[in-house]
Amino acid sequence: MFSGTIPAAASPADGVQYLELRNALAARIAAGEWRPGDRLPSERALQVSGQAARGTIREGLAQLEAEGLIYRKDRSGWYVSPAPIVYDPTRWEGFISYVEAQGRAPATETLDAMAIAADAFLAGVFGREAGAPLNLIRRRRYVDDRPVLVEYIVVDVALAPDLLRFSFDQSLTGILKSHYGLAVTRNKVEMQPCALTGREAEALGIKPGLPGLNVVRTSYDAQGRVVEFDREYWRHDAVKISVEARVR
Amino acid sequence: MFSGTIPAAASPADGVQYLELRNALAARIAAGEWRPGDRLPSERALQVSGQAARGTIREGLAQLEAEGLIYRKDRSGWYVSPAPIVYDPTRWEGFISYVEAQGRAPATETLDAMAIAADAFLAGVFGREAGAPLNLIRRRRYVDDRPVLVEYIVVDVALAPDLLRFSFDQSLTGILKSHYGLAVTRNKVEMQPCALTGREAEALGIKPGLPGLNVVRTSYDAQGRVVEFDREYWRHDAVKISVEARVR
DNA sequence: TCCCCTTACTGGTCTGGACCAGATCAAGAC
DNA sequence: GTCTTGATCTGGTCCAGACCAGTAAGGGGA
Repeated sequence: MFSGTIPAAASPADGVQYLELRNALAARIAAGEWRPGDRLPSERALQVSGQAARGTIREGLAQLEAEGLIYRKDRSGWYVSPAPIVYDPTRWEGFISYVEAQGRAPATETLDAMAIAADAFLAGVFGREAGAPLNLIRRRRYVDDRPVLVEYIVVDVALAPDLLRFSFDQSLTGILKSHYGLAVTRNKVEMQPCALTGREAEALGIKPGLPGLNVVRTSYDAQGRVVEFDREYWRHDAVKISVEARVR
Repeated sequence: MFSGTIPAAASPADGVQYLELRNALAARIAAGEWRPGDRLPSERALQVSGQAARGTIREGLAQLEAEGLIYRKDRSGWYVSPAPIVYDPTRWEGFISYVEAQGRAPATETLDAMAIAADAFLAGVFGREAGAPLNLIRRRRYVDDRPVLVEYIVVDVALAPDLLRFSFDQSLTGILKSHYGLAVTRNKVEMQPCALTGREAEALGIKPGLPGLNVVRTSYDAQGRVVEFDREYWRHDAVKISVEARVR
């Protein structure tokens, strides 16, 4: 009646067609009929083999997508999701070493890097006046050639002058540490399921409205200064949160 | 071009009807036309005012649901979601004090409490042999009369003999501390978006397959013993994760 | 006043079509 | 060999219906 294993038990289906399709496909994926990255049969092919209307087929597929078992590539097909990256926000040593330690291939691409002026919100975050000069970097990060997140990083120009001369396709944490002597000693992280829309959906190449995970991290150094303010939008099926910490 | 505010910008809609409906409803919710807990107009009423097929209306509503702005009560209607509870897994003092501190009304209901034998997985968690006696407690927890999570708690009988004589409609942490001298000093927490199905969906009174958040927590005392193993299934729109911790 | 039963209403599921835009790939042109 | 072109396949969106099961509210009876 209670299993300790991580994935929840499949639903009973109760004669609901789309849940039966969901269970059938989930079973075939679990049996290894398709491997991570493989494409499922097309919706119309599933229609023929399953004897259901296409809308019903799509309901079942959307179900599996919400569970993170499969994902879609626009107008290309449905694919089996790779295993998620395990993410410990209290242990952040940087995306690259993190992903590599899990035997996956990370990559980073800088989309934008520019100077901005602090709005009211960012002024509050950095403890500066509105209009203070900041740097904004927008990056896209990949695991095994699949884009998994876009992030907006804001850094205080006063702590890292002339930051924009660097390339950000590598570790930003490394740049801040080696060139500016900025070391993170404390993180504040907030996470919330969200929908990926607009620019984020576009940057990840997904249909607007798909679920995602919004991670907002504020990093402080030993003097309590804000070293980095970072907002990340993850594909919801690409990440699993794991936290280990002492109780306070 | 970059706002620090927490919710992501709405999608541009691009002439897509269901996204336009989503934006229109989101704007009316943001404007306060409906308050948290209020019921939206019925799908058929929206159909008349919006001149679209019911399937299109439902697509737009499902969109808002995925974003956590609204939720559904089976065959009753669509309702505006209340603000989520902020949850810090490293700071867990117990659900009740936690929710009250945020000005909300918590409640707990025990669904089951029974003796079980450890399977292979649980034996590994507790560092005992398979078949070792454990206690399993299943509870449902509410915020402002709305069920927000179901949880399965496993406690080692060796650490807390005769635990089942207590009522669990109050703080379990308190019982373990005051009657057995068990204090949690370290937590390990894993979180992953999931779909709520079967028993979990039933216990929360929601449609099977809706998104949720699966939280698995292992609590240790100062001697490194497993005090509590806890698996929670949250409504995805009822919780927001916030972690604050030193970097290690 | 209270309870029960009827009834209208609500979302849940499903059908079987339609047209579109982008992805894909093979055949042909250079 | 490389590039272009076109046909085909894919999912994305939308329509207009249908029937079902559970909710909720109102009316009638005790």
